[in-house]
This record gives sequence, structure tokens and C-alpha cells, in this order.
Amino acid sequence: MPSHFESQSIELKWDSKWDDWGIYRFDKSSKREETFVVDTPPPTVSGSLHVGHVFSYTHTDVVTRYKRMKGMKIFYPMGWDDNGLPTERRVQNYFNVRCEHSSAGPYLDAKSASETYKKDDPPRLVSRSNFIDLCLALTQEDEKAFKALWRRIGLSVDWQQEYSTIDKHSIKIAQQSFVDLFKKGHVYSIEAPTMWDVDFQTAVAQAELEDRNVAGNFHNIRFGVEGSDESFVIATTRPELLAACVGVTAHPDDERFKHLIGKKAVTPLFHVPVPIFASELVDPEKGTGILMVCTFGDATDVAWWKEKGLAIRQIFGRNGRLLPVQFGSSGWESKNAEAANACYQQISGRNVKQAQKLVVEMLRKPENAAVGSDAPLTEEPKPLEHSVKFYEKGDKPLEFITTRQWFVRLMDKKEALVKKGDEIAWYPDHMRLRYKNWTENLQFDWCISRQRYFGVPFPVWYKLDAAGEIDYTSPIVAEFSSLPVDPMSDPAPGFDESMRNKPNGFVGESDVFDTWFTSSMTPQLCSNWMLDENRHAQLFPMDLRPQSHEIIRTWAFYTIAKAMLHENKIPWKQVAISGWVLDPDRKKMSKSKGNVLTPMHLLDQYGADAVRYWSASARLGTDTAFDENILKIGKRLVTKIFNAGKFVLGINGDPRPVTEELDKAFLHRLKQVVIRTNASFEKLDYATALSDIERFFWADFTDEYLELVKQRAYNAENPEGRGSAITTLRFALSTLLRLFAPFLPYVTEEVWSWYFAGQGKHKSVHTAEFPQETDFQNFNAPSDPRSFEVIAACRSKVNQKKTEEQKSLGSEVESLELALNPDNAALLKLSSEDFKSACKILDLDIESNSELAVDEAPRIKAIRLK
RNA sequence: GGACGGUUGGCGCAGUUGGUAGCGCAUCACUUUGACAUAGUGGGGGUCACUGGUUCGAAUCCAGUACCGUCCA
Repeated sequence: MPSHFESQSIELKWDSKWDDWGIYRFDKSSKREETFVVDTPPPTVSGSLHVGHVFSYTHTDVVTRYKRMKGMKIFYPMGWDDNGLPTERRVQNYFNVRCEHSSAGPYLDAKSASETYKKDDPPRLVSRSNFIDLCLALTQEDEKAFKALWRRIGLSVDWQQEYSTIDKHSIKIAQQSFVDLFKKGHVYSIEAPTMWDVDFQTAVAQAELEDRNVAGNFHNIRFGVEGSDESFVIATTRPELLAACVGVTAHPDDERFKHLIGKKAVTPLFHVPVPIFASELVDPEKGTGILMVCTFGDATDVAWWKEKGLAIRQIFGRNGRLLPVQFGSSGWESKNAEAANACYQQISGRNVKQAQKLVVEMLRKPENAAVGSDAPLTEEPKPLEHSVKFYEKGDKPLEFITTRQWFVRLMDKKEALVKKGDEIAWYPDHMRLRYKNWTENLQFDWCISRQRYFGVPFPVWYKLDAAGEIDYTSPIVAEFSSLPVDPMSDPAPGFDESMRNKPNGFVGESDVFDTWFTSSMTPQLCSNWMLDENRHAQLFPMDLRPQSHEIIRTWAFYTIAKAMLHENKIPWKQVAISGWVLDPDRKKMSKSKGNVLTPMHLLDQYGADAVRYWSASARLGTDTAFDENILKIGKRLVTKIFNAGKFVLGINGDPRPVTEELDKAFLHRLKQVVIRTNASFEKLDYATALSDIERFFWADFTDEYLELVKQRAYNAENPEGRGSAITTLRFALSTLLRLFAPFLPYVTEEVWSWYFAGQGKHKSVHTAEFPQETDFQNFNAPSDPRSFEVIAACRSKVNQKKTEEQKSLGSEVESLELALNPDNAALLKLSSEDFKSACKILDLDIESNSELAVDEAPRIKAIRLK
């Protein structure tokens, strides 16, 4: 036996042995009911590694290891979420490259791209396929780092079930999903106002939005009323949209504006007549109580546009700059086109900020008024803070821009989706409310088109008419059998490649799927949905879905939606929500705050088991401030297990039947812990299980029982008593190692290997049976389970005395007269030899005293210390 | 503004169906005793955020308030 626990070498040793033995490999022949299937949310590999990863993935592993020891066949895959914008951004920065649809340059492989990298050079343009190759190359590097971490913390993943959300198989399943939804009528494409990020130049979905409070200004602007001298003042935070104004609205009950409803307003600067209508959505308290409706300031503008059939005046382009517009032409009527165009000339081509500044300047000029001779801006802009929608990864406010996008129809299925969520068991239960609230408040169908490159392509082409115009009304969708396809390089069915981009030919859909469109298929990616019926039946629905709470609206929601739309099923039976790791000041860790902790140095310093201990001591759903102290405690526990194992297995002698009252009473207590631990695990409450096991191990086993039984275990003159102790010690150690195994796989395996691996059929503790109540059926019950507590209380009394007298605990007691309640006295007599030897008492007199209550501590009547 | 979670010794947390407050860390004193000083023994430290209510009895149940956090608008 080694004298010290060297975590790093022991981790390496077992990681490679487990791999050789294949103990985590999935048994393909297992039946569904004996299989435990884990859906691992693949981490985004382009994100940085941090302790949060270790934290939540350990939770899954602990539960999975428990299930494995309970005899379940485990399916535990690992995936990498590669595709999507985060990877594109990382690749752009890492190699200093850019990609556009039309771009082409000399081909750069990853090696030459990094060798020729120069920070200050302008980005190098590469072709779409070149860019994708670079993305693939970099994600493969990132995967290696993640995989090394997963192995280091001992995740019991079956590495033969590894996948990436951008590999051929995943592309095929994701495209199958689209084709299936298309055939069922659940997807549609439409040209409509869509939330658009002007920097990334892509559409985004509701789930990717973030409300941010930003500083803005209320601008009060005077509008005219057509055919009169009358005027009124609207308030807006977005004066730059004045040229896009298509209406004016006030609350129907607002007496100030009632007489205007039905008339036409005239805008300043551009002199455009627009309808004035009433709407309940207007808050009369806000601003001036009357406001302008534009193409499109926000979601309410979109709603009014739809409801009132307003005009569309799109002034912002996809790059967030103002498009050229000709007032006086059709759709751009103006009462003074010349003045309007003169004003617009100044802002055309500008971005939002510049345009706003210029418009405000123009509004200060009286000659731009719609009516009267005062400046249209009636007072200085009033600063305010208001909430604005951003793409969660973006820096500029989103614009609503009219573009053609594919959508999954969800708005008509909210009720059914809520019902599906209720069929799933959520841990902790209150997390189901997050799902429910999100689903009920859904406002838009799911926009799944992204104008990006590194993603799964739509399996879609469009016909071109004789004039070369795209016909969007009857898209050509690939057949299942032809998948995967890339419509940008594969010709549409029925066409030859030479007909691409030609009149009467075809064009490929250049957009890719929202990354969630693929990520929401992880259960089906693993079960080979539509490709292997048996495997799908064996693995789907899955048992456990672990994830964190901020992605309930995305990952959980979309996955539930997909499973419902495809097969009207739930994707998993249980969802376990891990909390967040906060920094020591209870603040969320984020790159921008610079408070992100990486895990590797912690693993080096404390060992994988200690890091796992820290993770597993946090309950599901609870956010935890990072506390290095817990790692120290974990490391101490590992050392203690190592030493206790060394001690127990270092005692030689023949095991014999358990006959001693102390041993029986101790085993009885151990049995209670086993029962409680199983119950906790069944509720996925691994944290309570760990704390129960730990407390029992430390207090009852090492501090109490080991000390009490030590002398008897060494006593060759009492073979029965010694054999009883050895049986009890080994059984208890074996049980405790197995109880700890899901949490601390390395130290338990190490100690297990010294003795137990050679004894039974299990060379690894991780494939041994998890302890259960029936393990104890061959042991006789103690006379009274309380005898353990009674003897412990007596020992404590003697220890107290020795400590008071500043004696060592190993010092001898010449004589002791101890008074106990009569029942307790009888119990102590059953184990008085253990008591005497443990406390080094030479002469013991036990007095039965009926004045003492059963739960009262024993009383020292007389003691003589040596 | 809506929903959810939290508030227990200096710090981090447990407290299952209401019955005299627990654990770990830290702290103080002591002890090297056949695994472990990364240890052991003993001690000190809390009117369980606040206000009402139900009850013989409330950290626990009910109502409200305050503060912190998260999610959503």
C-alpha cells in the first residue's frame, strides 16, 4: 500500500484502466427498461473552460454512476456543440479572416492561416468552404481541451458515443427534422419584419433576445394635421425613424386626441401624410400620450402594421445603414418631395446614431416644420432610461427588418407544449414554472434561418423563372434518402448543376439553421432517429436531461418542441437543473467582468475527487458561490478515506461471524445510512446523500467505531471477538467505498483495488453493486441499536475528563465508577470490554441508577487517572 | 411591472409530517494515543430578516413587510 495519496498519478492510472476495461461502454443488447439513458447537453467548444462546466457535468456523472451501480445499463454519450455564431467569431479573431458569400481568396489551411496571422493587417477574405474548413479545424482543437478536462474529472462517459453537432450524422438528422416538419406543415417561409442584428447581419429568435436598460432621450416633435393649422406633439426615443413614419396613434379614451382620430397627420422634415388611429396599446401617461408608428421601431409597430394595414417604409438596410429613398415616388408620398429629399439626402447611408444626431439637428430648424413657424423639436430632449432589445451576443440594438426567413409554427401549440412540459419530472420541481412561463408568453414563431456560414444548411432549393426571379412559393425540399445535402454545392433534384443561378434553373438556399435547430435534437442524434428503429426505441425518450436554468427557454424548450412535433412524445422523463457557480462575492461569472475561474489549476492542487466533492455538495437548482474551502474539505475527506482504508485492510486475521453487540449496533447504524442514501439518490438528491455518508464515515466510523474496536481487532487472544471485528470492519469499508464511489471515483477505486477487487466478481468498485438494505440480512440485530450511542456517550465522558486534566487520550484510567440509567447500564455491560480497552480503563464499576433518565448523559461518580 | 428562489452562530450550509436549534470551516484550550497532525479530544459562540396570526407549542403553517438574487416583460 502506498503511504500517501498522490492524486495526479492515481487519476492517470485509473483513467487509463477504466478505458482498457471498457466499464463505461454501452451494452447495445440491453433492454429499454434496464437502460438508463443520459442526454448530455454538448458544451459549446468555442466557449472557455470554467469551473461551471466541472460543476454541472459532475452532477450528471454522480447520478449516472449511482444508476450504473444499481445495475442499470448506461448510455452516456458526449457531444460537442460546434456550429453557430460563437465559433464563427472565434475563428474570425483567431485567424484574422472574414467570409462573405461572394468572397474568394487563396485557400488558407489552419496551419498557414495561423502562421501568416498578423494582428494589424486587414482581415483576409476567404471563401465559404474555406471558412467552414477553418471552423472545423479550430473546433477540433477545442474539443481536445474539453475532452481532456472531462476525462480528468472522471466523467464515466462512453467515449465511443462521441458526436459533434456539425458532423455528417448530425447534419443528416437535423435536415431530416426539417424535412419532416416541412411535410407535416410545421415550417413555413415568409417575408416579414424580423428581428435583425445589424452587426452580425442575421435574423435572431425570441429566445436569443435580451432586454437591456440603456440611456436614451425622449424627443418631443410637433406634427401637423392635414388640411388645418392644428398641430400636436408626439414623443419618441427614435427620431431617426421619422422618415419611416407610417401612422400616429393615441388611446381611444384620451380626450386630448379624440378629435384627431381618423384624420391625417403630417410629419415634419418629410411632410408625409399618415393616418391617425386609436389603439388600446398606447399608454396615455407616457411621453405626450400620442406617438408615431414606424417601419419598424419595435414589436408594437409590427403589431399595428399588421392590424391596421399600414404602409411599409423600410429605411434601414441589413447593415444598419439608411437605404437610398426617393420621396415623391410610389409608396413615398410627400406634400413637399423636394424638401423631403433634401432632408433625407443628409442621412442616407448613415447608421442609427449618426442619423439620429442629424435628424435632431434638422428638427431644430423652423423651416422644417410641418405646420407653423416654430422648430418642430418643441423642447430639449429629455434623458431617460428605457429597456431595449438586443441579440444576447450583440452590441447594437436589434432592428426589425423585412426579410425572408423560415419559421417553425409554435404560436398555435402553446397549450400542447405546456402540457408536454408537465409530463416531465423537473428537479427541483419549481423549475417547471420557468418553462411554463416562457411557453405561455411566447410571442413569435421560431425563426430558424440564420444568414451565416458555419451551420447546418437548409435542404432547400428554389426555382428561378424565365426572368431569373426566385420563386419562393414552391421550394424544392430534399428527400429523406438524399440527406445530408448542401444546396450550395449539390444540385436541386431534377436539375443539373449547370442550371444553378440560370433563368429557368434553380438556386440553393444559402442560409443555415439556427444552431438550436440542431442542438434541440440531441436525443434523436444519439438514438439515430429515422435511421435505426431499434436503437431509437431503446434510447428514446431518454431518462435524464441535465442542464442549467438560463437555457430552459432555449435548450429545454426547443427540445421538447421538436420531440412533440416529430413524434408527439416527451424527449426525456427527468430534467435536472444545476445551479450556477458564482464568484466569491455571489456575482455571476462572466468574461467581461474577468471573474471567470478556470478549473485546471484546482484539479492540480486538490485532485479530481476533491473538485467533484465540491460540485456534489451543491444541491440541484441552487446557485453556489465558489468557496475554495470546500475543496480543502474534499481533499481532507479523500485523505481520510485513504488512511481509513489503509488501517482497516492492514489488520490481519481471520474474519468470523459478527457476534459482538458493538459490531451489530454499528452495522445497524450503517444500514440506516444505506437506506437513507438510496432514498436521496432516487430523488436525485445526491448532495444530501453525500453529506449523510460523509458524516457517518467521519463521525461514526473513523472517530467512534474504529477507536472502540481497535484493541479487539488486534487481540489475538480473543479470536471470536477479533474475527467479529474484522468482518465488521471490512464489510463497513466495502460498503462505504461503494457509497462514496459515485462521488469520489478515484480514491474509492484505489482503496477497492487493494483488497475487494480480488475478493468478489467486481474488479472495479464502479461496477460493484450499490449498497442496499438486503446486504445486511445475514447479520443479527443488536440487542438494542442504542448500545452504540450509550458506549459513545460513556467514552465521551472519559475523554472529557482526560482533556480537562490535560492528559493524553491514550493515558490509562486506574479506576472509574460510572452511573447510568438502568437500561443504559445493561447495554454498556454488553460492550464493557470494548469500552475499557478503548479508554484504557483498568478497573470499571458500572452503577445502575434509576434517578438518571434514558436520554441523560452518564455520570462519573469517581475517576482516578494515571 | 410579473413569476420564482433565498434571508438560521464570523463564513458556507442542513433542518424531512410544527415538539427544547444542527453540521463543516474559522476560533480557543489541550493531546503526538498500533491508519490519518491534511489528525484527535474538549470548549465558546445563534432571541432562526421583521410584523402579525393559527396552535398547548412555530426556524418549520398562514398573511403581510423589508432586503438579496434569478428568470421574464
